Amino acid sequence: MDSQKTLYLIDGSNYIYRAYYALPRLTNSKGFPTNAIYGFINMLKKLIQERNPDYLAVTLDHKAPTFRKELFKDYKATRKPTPDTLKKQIPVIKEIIKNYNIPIFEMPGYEADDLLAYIAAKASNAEFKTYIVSSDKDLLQVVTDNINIYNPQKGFVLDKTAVEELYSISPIYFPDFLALTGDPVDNIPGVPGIGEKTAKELILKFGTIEETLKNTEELPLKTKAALEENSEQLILSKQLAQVNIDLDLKLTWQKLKIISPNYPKLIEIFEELGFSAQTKELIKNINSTIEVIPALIQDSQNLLKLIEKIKKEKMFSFYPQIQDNILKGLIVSANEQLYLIDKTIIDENKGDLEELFQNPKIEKISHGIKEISKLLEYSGLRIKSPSFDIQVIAYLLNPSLGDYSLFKIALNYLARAEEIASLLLKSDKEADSDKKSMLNCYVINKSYPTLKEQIKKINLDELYYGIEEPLIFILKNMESKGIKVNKLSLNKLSKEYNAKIDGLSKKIYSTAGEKFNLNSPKQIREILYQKLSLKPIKKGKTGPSTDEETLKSLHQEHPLPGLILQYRELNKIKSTYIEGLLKCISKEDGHIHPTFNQTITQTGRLSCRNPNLQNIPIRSELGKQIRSVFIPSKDNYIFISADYSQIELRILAHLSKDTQLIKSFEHNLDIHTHTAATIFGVNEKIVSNEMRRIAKTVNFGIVYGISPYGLSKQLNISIDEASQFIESYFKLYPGVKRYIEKEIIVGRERGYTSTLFNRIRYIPEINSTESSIREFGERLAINTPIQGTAADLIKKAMIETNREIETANLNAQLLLQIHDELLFEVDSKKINLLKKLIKDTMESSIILEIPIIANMRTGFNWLELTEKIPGGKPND
DNA sequence: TGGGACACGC
DNA sequence: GACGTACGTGTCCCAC
Repeated sequence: MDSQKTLYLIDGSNYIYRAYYALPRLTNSKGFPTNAIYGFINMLKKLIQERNPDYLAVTLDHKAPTFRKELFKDYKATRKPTPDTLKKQIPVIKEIIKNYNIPIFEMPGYEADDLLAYIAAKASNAEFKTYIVSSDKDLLQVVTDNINIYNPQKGFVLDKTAVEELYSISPIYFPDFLALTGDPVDNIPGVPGIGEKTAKELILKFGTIEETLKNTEELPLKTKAALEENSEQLILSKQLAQVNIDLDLKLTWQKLKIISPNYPKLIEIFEELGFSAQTKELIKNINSTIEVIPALIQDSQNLLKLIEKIKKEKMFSFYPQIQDNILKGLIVSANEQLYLIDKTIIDENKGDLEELFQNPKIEKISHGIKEISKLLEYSGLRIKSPSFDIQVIAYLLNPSLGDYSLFKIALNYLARAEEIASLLLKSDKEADSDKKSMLNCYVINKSYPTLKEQIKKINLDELYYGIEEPLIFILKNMESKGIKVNKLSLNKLSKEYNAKIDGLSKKIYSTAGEKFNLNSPKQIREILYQKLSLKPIKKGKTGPSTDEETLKSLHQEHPLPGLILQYRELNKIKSTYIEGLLKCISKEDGHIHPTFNQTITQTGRLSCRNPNLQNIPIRSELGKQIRSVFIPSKDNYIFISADYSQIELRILAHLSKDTQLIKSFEHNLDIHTHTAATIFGVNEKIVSNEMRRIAKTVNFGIVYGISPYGLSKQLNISIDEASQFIESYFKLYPGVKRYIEKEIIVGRERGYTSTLFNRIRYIPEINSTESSIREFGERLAINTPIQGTAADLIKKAMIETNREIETANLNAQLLLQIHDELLFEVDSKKINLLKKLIKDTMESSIILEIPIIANMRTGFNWLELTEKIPGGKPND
């Protein structure tokens, strides 16, 4: 019967154990074991793919003791207990099966085998062709004309004929067979002295053991005696080996029919587990009925009509079509309809399009506008505010997600999310990139209403429209402009460093007595601790550490650690800075064009990469020389740098309203010296460098959410001493203590912290039951408002200085932002005017209870800007 | 390919 | 008994 429906019954417990022992001890990033889960999913998928069942169910052993255990206390007694790392995974596996919409059967007192046999028997009556998916030979007993065993590992089916051929007995006698021979796996005793051969002979002759026992006279004496002496045990063994289908279970076949999974929930589980490949594969298999078909705009007349329509709507979504990094067309969406505008039409109507993209009354909606804007500018189209960048918006809504791709946004915010996500994934592989652009535009347009509503609800509009949105265009300009570097001097430095490192390496090899890889901490470890038997002062995960702190302390013992430190400094400068920067110099203009990312950090800071110009050395004399290669782009230009003085401590003063801290800043005191004087109980005039250094560490520590342990490590003092410093600090600044306590309580209640400009960051850690995680959350609750407000402030200052420069029509350009510092290059004729303009603007970007100060410096390369201001205060 | 160790900045 | 200062990026090694 071809039309016979197939039913596959998975022996779930068997699957789980196989998966667990077949795979290495995989864990996700949080350390949760995942090997059984991973293996189970793969086996399940493989089964569905290869066997294409019509109906499917999973059975599991129930954790309650079975009737077999009650019959015989040693049943399965030889089994090892289930490992903890497996136990933990079982609930997750069950959750996954449920969300695949596959029914799970388990019953107290019964094993998976019993349920399998029961369901299979019922299915037989309902005329299913049933396959029990298991590699357990105990199940061979249930094989009939309609019930087969499918071995998932070997991929073969055992039907009735196959079983008879293999074992030369009928499947129904398997319990008798096992009862006679015993089964060490389940610890079924059997009859001593009777092996496979005799058992088969007996079954062929008499059938069941009951019949056999009735006819023992016909047997050889030895066999007869063995059977009679162990008859009770034999009957017990059969009871243990035989499946028990005497149970009450209602079955609705409809529920076993294969249907599509619960995608949202399954995706959520996979994401939680870190199974991103599984998520993608799952989503890819979703069929979508959504059609994305654009109207083609092939003549100017239609384009003008569209533009009129957009002007009425006051908004439109757009996404470029790109080929070989060049604009090929534009997808536009207005009021649900998609339009495809060809490049030739764009070129013919530049003026009208430009007016549209710059119209201050029209909101331009897209995803990643900074990059798109750069691309459109190549084709002469400039975008101006207001814009609605759903990438930036999604970041503001939750800066901890880490992925703001359209795929993720679609999954998180759209109706029919899985269908759309599936289309997006499939379009990735298509050669037709046009389709991808259309889909992107479709997703952007669909996301808009939800995201717009959400930022309003969480009060993020002002932060977006006031700061992040205008910043997009400023960052775009900074990146496009880049910063000029002196390639010749970098090349010269490169040669010098090669020679230095060469010499130093030789010296190290001769000191160590052998050659080794100086970049390998592992090999350094072997040389220092094994060959030279130096005593390690601390150890990391993989063994004793070789970091700077350790090497410094080993310096007295042996010359090698010092040499390695020297090597590390030189090699860092060479590989990261000299060679790294050289690789990034543009062939077109000799500038370096870094990328400023607006959607990375959890606190609202920018990040910078390719290359990272926010971590160019400044502290060491040697490293700082790198700064000299950064120069203004024209001869008559000069750098101006402006850095906010003590910005985080000033913000702390404002947020905490601590009277003493506020007073210190109002009187423009040196905050570290002042703190030192008070906590050491001396006059400010006699504060030593050492005392100031300690006070400075304490001041910074407070901002980071300090603990006595952390401070003690930082200052290399005892925990008691550190506690005393903190205590004296809080005595001096009691408002700060109150503020910290309040922030923690508020953070705990709301589950998030926020900055002065309403930027938010969720901190689920703060409510963890694990103390170290909870304390980490508490530190975030203290640090994020401070660091985040500083980030908000300097972003605002970037916008305002830029606006002032434009209004005054001055030749000046912002090049870099380094968290509390802005670097401009300006026409040297206007230097004093600009210095004042920038300083005034930065200092008035926010009005707090304490003055905000920006320190100004000028120079013809970046190094010159690091020089101390003569007669000025310390740079920190 | 990805995590760890290390080092640079604020 | 471990772990304990926030936020990043780049380079290299090494195991998978």
